[in-house]
Amino acid sequence: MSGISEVARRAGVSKSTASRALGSTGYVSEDTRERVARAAAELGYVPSTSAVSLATGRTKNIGVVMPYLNRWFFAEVLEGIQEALLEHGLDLTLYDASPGSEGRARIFDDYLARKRFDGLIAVGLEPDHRELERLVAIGRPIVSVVGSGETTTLVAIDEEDAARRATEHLLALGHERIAFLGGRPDQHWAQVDRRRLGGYTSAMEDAGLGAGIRHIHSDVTLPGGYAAAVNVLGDLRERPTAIVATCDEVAIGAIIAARRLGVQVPSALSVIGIDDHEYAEMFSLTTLKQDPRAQGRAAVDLVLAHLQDPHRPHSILRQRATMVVRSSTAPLTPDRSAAVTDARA
Amino acid sequence: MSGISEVARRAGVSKSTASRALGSTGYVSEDTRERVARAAAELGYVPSTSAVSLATGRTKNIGVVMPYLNRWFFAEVLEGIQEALLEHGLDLTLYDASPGSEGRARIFDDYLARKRFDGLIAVGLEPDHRELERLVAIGRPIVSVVGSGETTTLVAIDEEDAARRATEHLLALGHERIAFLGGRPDQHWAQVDRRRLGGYTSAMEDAGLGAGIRHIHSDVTLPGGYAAAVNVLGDLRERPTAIVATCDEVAIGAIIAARRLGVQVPSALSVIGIDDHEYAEMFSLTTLKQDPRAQGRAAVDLVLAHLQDPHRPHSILRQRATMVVRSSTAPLTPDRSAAVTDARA
DNA sequence: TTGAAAGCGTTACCAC
DNA sequence: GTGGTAACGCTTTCAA
Repeated sequence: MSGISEVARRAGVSKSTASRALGSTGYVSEDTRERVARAAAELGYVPSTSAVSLATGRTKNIGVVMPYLNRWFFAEVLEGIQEALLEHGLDLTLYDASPGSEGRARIFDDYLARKRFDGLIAVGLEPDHRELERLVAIGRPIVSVVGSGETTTLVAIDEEDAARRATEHLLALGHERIAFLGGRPDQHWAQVDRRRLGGYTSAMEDAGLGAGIRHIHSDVTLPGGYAAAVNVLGDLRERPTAIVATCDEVAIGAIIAARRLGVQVPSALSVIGIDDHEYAEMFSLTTLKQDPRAQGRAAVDLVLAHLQDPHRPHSILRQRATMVVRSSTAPLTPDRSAAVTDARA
Repeated sequence: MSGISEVARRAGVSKSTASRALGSTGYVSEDTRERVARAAAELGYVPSTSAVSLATGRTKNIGVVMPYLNRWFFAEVLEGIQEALLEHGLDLTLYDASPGSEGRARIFDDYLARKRFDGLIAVGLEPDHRELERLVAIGRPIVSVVGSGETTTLVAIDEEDAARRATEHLLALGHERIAFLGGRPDQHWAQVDRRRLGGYTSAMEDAGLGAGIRHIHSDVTLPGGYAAAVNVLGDLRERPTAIVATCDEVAIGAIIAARRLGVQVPSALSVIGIDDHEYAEMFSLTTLKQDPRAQGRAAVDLVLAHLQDPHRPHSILRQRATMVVRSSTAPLTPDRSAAVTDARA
């Protein structure tokens, strides 16, 4: 006696007519449509989502799985997704699958299997083999943001390219002792950081500096970059003249470390990052900018496209990072390189 | 022919028995329970959430509304909530209601009204009158994290008390020229920051320093704190000897600004924050620690309690921040205060 | 253009 | 203990 039937009664029509009038499908005379709409408004009618889902098979909800919430990139992507979903009238169910956490297994085994969503967006998930299987088994459209796009539709930047260009920027400024900062070859070493390291590596090799390749391990966080940089910058002999950081958080950590140690940026040390983090400007950080918010929005468009056309083939939307030159990078001055050389002698 | 009836058939029982066997309620012989369970497992049966919701009126889902995702406090609370919900087998639907955004109105008017959740957690929402009305109209348990607890159950720290103690810490160290940094008296000035300012103010007044009260406006972000501090610290005459920041992000911004300007922390400037942000340690920041993750978990417990006992009265769970002394605060040295005095003369 | 009725997949009441 | 059946609130044929 509640819900749509009440609306129907008030409008003097049948349930089915009311449903048609309220929905966008089916013929209804303009007159009845209006009457039903008015009745619905007067009653403050809100359809029961579970009833709708049950009847239509659509949940009007998109699931989002991500391993972190408290990192800039992820939060930005999430906001982009949220914004876009809001415009489409869709809800967002969030699954926080920290790598290696106990909850992560439950998410893949139980939560996602419930299919409480029409489609799924996986942000920087980097699922292992088993997890990927589960994901696919759900049988709903999946779009990944960041990662490899063999199995799902993907939106990301070209990580290799970004790191390569960052490195080339420093090379062009005359630097040779360039180190890559961030990531650590262990089980949690993210593919993103591996790819970026790869971009750096090949740029170095192409410049004939293969012997000077140096990967400084660090957690991929601001304090992680700080700690690693403090360590490295303290030793004058080993100090690079420039650093390519795997992301802006790490880069900023390095800048803060340099300042603390009295190492001038950029005159004694150039630092470049990838992201264009919200703090980048404040630290005058030169960086390769990506737009995670836009990536989130794009991901939404893609799931919706897959929803509309189930046979749509997987696609890869790879954006190119754009260079933003601020003043954390500068040409290598002869005397400085000399100074370093002297110190080594 | 799919779903539970298939399980039932395979187990050789009726739908209703299968349902009972799978659920926790109702009598079923141990034998049948096992058979049904096995059948379900073999079939990989996963109940349809919409059907369950429709039949039971429970969504097994909790809604979370917050104005920001990309700030430390909010992300932490969200992770805490997520963790706790995961343990209870509940899903989380996220609503990002940025203050003043266009989407925010839609969230209150359309999205929340759908009642896609059994209960709601509002984090730092600070709803206006109209919004609060909507919230209450939903007719579902609501728990607020941060804010005032007149209308809903609340979990928060005592903001006034935290700021007061922060201020008293500086007073005890001999400081008198103490400024409060953060927040701005405009429409977006959060109540939290207002309360903290209040705590600072009363501490100052109680110390007989009412005339020295000074609120430096700033965005409540790290760059905001930085920008405001650069401004203030540049002027030696006006420079305070100590700063109470409305939160750690702002405090850290101030510390970075001080370093840039060559103002030694803590010898020339003491800074204290509120939060115990993940960067606090790296900046040796003295602060009043709160545990947003635990607040998130507590909020979940409270919604669940309300769900179980609809007549449970509103409650206020106000935790006390605990002081973490690091080395961003130090006693005011006589010569420094003299120096400042000289400069003013 | 409208209405009756059959689902959608569960749960829950009520007999047996 | 177990099985039929109504009910949850909506959409969607199919006739009229």
